Amino acid sequence: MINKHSSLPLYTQVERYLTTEIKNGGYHSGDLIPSERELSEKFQISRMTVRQAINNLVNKGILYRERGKGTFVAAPKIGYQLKGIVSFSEDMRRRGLEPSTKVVSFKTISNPPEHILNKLACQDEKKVIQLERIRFANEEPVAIETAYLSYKLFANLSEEDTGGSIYDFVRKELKLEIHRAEQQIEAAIVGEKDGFLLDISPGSPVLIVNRTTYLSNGVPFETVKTVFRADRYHFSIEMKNEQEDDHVFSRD
Amino acid sequence: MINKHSSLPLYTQVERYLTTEIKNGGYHSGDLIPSERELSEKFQISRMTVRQAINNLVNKGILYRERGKGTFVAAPKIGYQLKGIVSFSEDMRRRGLEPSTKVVSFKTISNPPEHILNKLACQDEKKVIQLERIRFANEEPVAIETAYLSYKLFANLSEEDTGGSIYDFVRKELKLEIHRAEQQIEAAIVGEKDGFLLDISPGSPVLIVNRTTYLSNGVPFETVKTVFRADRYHFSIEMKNEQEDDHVFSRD
DNA sequence: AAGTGGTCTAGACCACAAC
DNA sequence: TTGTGGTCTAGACCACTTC
Repeated sequence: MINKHSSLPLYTQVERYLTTEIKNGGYHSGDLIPSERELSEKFQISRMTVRQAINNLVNKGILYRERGKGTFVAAPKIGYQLKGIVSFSEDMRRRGLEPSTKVVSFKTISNPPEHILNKLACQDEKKVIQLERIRFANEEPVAIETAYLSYKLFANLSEEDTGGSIYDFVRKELKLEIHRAEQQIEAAIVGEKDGFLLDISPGSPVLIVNRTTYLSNGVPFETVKTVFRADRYHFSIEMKNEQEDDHVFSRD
Repeated sequence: MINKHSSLPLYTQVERYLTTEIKNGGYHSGDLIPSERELSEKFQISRMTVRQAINNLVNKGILYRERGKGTFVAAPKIGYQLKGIVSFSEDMRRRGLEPSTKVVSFKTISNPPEHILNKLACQDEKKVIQLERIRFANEEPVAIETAYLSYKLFANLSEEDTGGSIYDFVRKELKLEIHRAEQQIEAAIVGEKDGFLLDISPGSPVLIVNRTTYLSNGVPFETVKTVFRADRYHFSIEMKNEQEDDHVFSRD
């Protein structure tokens, strides 16, 4: 079950062993799993390696520890969970819908509004790419999206690329890693133009998501405003309780 | 700068050393920080301990690594960031507003709707506590909140406790740890009753947040529906790119 | 070739929980 | 007292990047 000559790290193999046991019913919610020392002896690997595996599963919310007692299986998560940052297309597919896209406009803008430059941290260049798209699910319009992309990074983005996922372009063409996104979500009444494009009547509610997305070096590469039909879209997220820095002091 | 006899773990001290250096301008965005081996020698601690400190800062988005190159300072985060799960009161205070609360009703319900029991995972008991509150910021109504609490856990919750934060009760009275929350966010037009309580006109948009919150053992303790005035509230979150399990296979 | 982060070992002592 | 997770050590070899 653990292969020391695999290219897969040992701790990843231990993670898979544990998650498989949980899935297949070997361990249930609230169960105590074998101690770190037991597992390290069972697999003939060091305790630190077992800890690395367990740490990862604790961070994922699959296990939890109690000091002095042991490590336990957490209750399974319920419902649809949005893991990480996904593109519109992937989001729709996970909901069982078929996504499609219509590009409304695609152009380079030389003097965009200050707040766009601020969000993209490119005040030096004063040049961004603007991309407007209508997003469909099962042929029905669901959202109007206006994206501003850093010109530095996307100078080679072609019109053909705009029909698909910008995130795929970042990962596959630019070979960069997407790390985090800051989002602001608000509710509003649809404007006249958006209402027409979304095929909803005046006075209908919409969900507006403003997202700025960052690479792992902390550089923002896109800031996007998306207007969703409220009757066709809700936003699902999972939040973790990242605790603040603790206020402990030295006693020496 | 590092105290081996402190009660504070060494890796926490290294974390603080690095974040302080970054804050005070010792290192800037994109800068290469000293290598793990350099730091371990400088502080006369082992490399694994330095790694634990750096891992934590990488997870927080403060540093990032590049294999073969080194560890770098990430660009600072912009804007208001909601760290972790906060109560309404704390959320408002962070926005510079003074929160207050009016309890509309507080009662035990014996046969609540099935979906409430499912979310609280207490089908066995068929008994929950219902708490309806109006939430104010600077004396103005901002949200209508309907919370369902697990009876098992909150049997001792008194009417006086309901004016404040349920999360404080969980942490201080129950001495339990809040771990994660699943949330669904949607937009809608305000209903008649809520519109009256929120003092907004018919047809106004509202942001509806449905939240279920879990302890670290995976047990849900509350499920809450909150209706916010769209003109007074937007929801801010940060998402991280938790990557899926990689599809690597053994070559042996 | 030299330096970096990624993985791993075989121990150690500590604080805490349960008995 | 025994067993648990929490912290820490002093090494090791690997894959990768840069020169």
